Amino acid sequence: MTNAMAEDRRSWTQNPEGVRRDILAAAVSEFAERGLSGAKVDDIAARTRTSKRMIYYYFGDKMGLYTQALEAAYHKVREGEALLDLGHLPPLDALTKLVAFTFDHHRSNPDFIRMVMIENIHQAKALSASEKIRDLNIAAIEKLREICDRGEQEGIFRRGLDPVALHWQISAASFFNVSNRPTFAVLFGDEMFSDAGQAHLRSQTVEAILAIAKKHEAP
Amino acid sequence: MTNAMAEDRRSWTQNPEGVRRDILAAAVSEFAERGLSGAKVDDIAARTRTSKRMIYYYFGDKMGLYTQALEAAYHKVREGEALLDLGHLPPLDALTKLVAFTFDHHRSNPDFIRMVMIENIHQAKALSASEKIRDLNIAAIEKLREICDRGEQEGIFRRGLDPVALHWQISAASFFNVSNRPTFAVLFGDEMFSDAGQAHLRSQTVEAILAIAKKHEAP
DNA sequence: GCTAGATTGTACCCGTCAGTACAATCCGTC
DNA sequence: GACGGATTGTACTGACGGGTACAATCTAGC
Repeated sequence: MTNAMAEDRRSWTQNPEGVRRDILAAAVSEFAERGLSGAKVDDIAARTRTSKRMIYYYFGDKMGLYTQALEAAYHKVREGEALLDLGHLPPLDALTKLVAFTFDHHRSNPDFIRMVMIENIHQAKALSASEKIRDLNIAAIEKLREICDRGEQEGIFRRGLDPVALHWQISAASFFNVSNRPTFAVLFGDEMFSDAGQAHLRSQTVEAILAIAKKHEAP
Repeated sequence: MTNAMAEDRRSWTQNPEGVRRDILAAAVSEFAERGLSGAKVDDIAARTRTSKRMIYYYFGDKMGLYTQALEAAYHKVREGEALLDLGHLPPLDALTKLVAFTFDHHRSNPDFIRMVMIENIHQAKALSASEKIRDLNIAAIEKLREICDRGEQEGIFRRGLDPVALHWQISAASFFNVSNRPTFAVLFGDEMFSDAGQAHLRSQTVEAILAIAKKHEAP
């Protein structure tokens, strides 16, 4: 709504930034849905208010479009994550909230997940070329490191926790939950993906992560 | 070695089963490497001791080849898993061993992982069509269920453990570790994928799973 | 109101790639 | 040693799809 208004501020016939965004949005959907070689430039164009000609004008070639679509997808989710403020919570609550949030956030951004899957199929070639994205992710780790540090100082987290390894564990569950839903549902039924099933998996994941972070109870 | 001998049992020039296996192996590599539309039938043929003509003769079309390649990949890994005998171990040891094994097994079968990734990109369409594969997976769950039951009876596992949810958690870590290695390494460095890093992640995963399974210590 | 540069539409080119026609060859069996 | 079905090689086709040529139109600034 507000976006549409902002996009129309210039003229009706020429609006470069609006066109770029329009194309990028279409590209993310199409690439996420069909993969790099599965996506057709003509199909992306068809999802657009403009034409194939414009895609080549603004993005050079298919690879250029793909790279920018990937950046756009990353940018969107990391932006959403940045809104989460955990600094004021005690470490245990902060970690709990972070895990639950990540689980839900991934779940509500399937296009992003699929872009990352595709990027992994292609050995992260496009990602390597974009240092923009790396910065966004360093920030995510720093947030986690800060929680770990506070937890250690308060004596409730074990010493020497590795925030990267912890992030790996959180991502694994949250990512797999979306990325492998199709095959998992076919093989084991879709109960796990009902509301109740998801709630269970989320709390199970929170529990697993907390167990890694917490200091062992004395035997 | 033994395979090559068996394959040559018929004649040198005609050997249908050998040709089929040869094609399937090439197809798994190529599909795993490049995805469904990324893989080219001509390239698969080039990896083969025979010709493109034979692919169409034995498999009908590209989709038929893909489906059978997927089945072959599943068959190979589940076969490897079936060798693991846990019935004689106490539940805690059995679960520990199962998790560690799964972690390593996935890691040493990257082609399988990539086939599953690709299948997920395509909404598991080929997988749904093959009931062969479903059976293989039910067996995996049954093995886990048996461990859970014994653990509950002995009073060391919590009651009402869901083997499917547990399997989900084990798979998530083991799968993600391989599937997302490229992007994860680009974003966070590849220390996690060194021998030391992998050992750490494996034991961290074992710990997380055990924490889910074990009965809570009385407060 | 004209010029320069930025944007856009139409129509096309040309390589790639799934799939095939057709004929040849093999091999077990009689 | 000839028949018939199973297997294989060669050479092609036809559509699809990434990318472009060329000209038209827009917009800002003078």
